[in-house]
Amino acid sequence: MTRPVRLRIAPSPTGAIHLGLARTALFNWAVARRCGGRFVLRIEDTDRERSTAESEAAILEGLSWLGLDWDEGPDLGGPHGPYRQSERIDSHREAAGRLLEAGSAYRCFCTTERLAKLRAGQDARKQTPAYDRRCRDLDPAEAAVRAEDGEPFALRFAVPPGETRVDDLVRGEVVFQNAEVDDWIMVRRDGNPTYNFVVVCDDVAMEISHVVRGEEHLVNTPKQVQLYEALGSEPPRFAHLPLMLGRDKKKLSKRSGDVSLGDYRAKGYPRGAILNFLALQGWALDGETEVFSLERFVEAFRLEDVSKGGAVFDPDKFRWLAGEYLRAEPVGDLVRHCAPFVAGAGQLDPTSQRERAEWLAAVAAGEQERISLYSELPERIAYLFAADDAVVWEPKAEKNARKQGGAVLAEYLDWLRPRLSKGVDAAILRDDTRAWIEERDVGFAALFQPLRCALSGKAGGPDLFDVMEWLGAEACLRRLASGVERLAVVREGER
RNA sequence: GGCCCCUUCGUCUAGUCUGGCCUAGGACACCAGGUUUUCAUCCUGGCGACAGGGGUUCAAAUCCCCUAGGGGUCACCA
Repeated sequence: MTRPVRLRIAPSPTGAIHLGLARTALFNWAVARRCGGRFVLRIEDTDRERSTAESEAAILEGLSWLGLDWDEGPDLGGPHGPYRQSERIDSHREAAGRLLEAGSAYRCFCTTERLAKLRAGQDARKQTPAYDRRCRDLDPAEAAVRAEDGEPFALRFAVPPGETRVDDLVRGEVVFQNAEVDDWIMVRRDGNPTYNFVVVCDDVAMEISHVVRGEEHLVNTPKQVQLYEALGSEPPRFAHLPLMLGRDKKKLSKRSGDVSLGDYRAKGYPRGAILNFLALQGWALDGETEVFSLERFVEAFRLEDVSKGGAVFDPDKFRWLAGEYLRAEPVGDLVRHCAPFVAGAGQLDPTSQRERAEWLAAVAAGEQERISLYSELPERIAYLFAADDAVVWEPKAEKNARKQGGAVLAEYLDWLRPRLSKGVDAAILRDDTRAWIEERDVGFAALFQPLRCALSGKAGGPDLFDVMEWLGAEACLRRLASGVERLAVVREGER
């Protein structure tokens, strides 16, 4: 029996978007899009203490930014609303009542103290902690009376005997002995339902056909499958994704470094690179192609092809991929993406960026192959904005320059001065300088290393004549003059 | 500890279902060359893995069993 393909992402609004959540969202979204199904966003805010509206807003914003658009959600509405779990409490109560009626659930009057004691005893005997089912055999009528009288109770699921099979799209069939499953709590004594209960209620109500989530949920699955059966609903297809791991091979967490989507956005990782990298965590296109578009991913993605083993997060590869995307961008896009960082560094405010758009585009294009993240541009081009006497000479650049000495640079400056009276034309200057070097037979390095150091303080960078054009004649001459001076002075340590 | 999952280069992975084309492929990182005015990009090459042990078979990374290791999970959190 086939039913409409419907997938969902169900984040709890208790913090920033974790990379794991982003990948889960991506995989769910991809299946929905590939199959022409629907992608649903549901906010799992049953933990009233930790859930915040800001976090919810941030999650919607983050997913939109990634381009993982949903068809139904708290902001859009839809035929299966509401899409905020806290607003579905009535339907949860109704389901709980039905289960109680049917005998699939029972009232548990055990006090927290008794449970704690029970647990302590089990711990002492090195047994697996589990509820001893004391209230399971209470007469329902009697239990109803006690409840009526105001005695507090929680609602537990009565786990049936036998075994539960989970047919997982990634892992194949996994069998659990029901005897190993605890009579878990569905509704707390304060009346609030728990995760394992509501997630199933809502997935049933929203007609979710595929549940794709992290492997940490695999052990919850038998409970949920049993609940589907008690509710008289067909369970969805499950797919448990391999965990994303930190260097320590443990579940990726804040301890492992930057794990939130926002961290990487803030560092200027291109959107496409983030999606591409996430797709590579547990999946490969053809084993050869590493860089591919979202469209290509959707076209090729199949849950059956997801690998089973955990994936250790590799920041180096992520950064490399970011560079691939950044370098492939048209300059216009590059400038647009770098703009906030350029403004943030106090180099050019938005107005100036508009006024000097052409100049900025040339500069950005000049550095494109040297940066991997948008945030790296400002540092690379800081020398263009620095006061002439505030250009910092990097150690390596100065070392190179000093090795060549300042004599050639001094001669070049004299030759150059009259030629810059009408400004800098990179193309002409480049040819003329080459001729000058050949004529004098001094070698490229003898001029270029001191020259680059004097102009930018850097050991590497874009074409020097482009740099001169960006800097302008005045600044060039001033920097060369002070460079000659500085190179003439032998430093203490070098004597 | 119980239960469950997993195990191919340091890392991400292809190959495993449907044994032979695998003297195990690609990528990141690393190393060495080349191109370049420099740095970077780019190009070429190198390093480097089937966790171990038993079977089955003419043939096993691929099938079966055992062992070891890693991870997840054991809440009136989600």
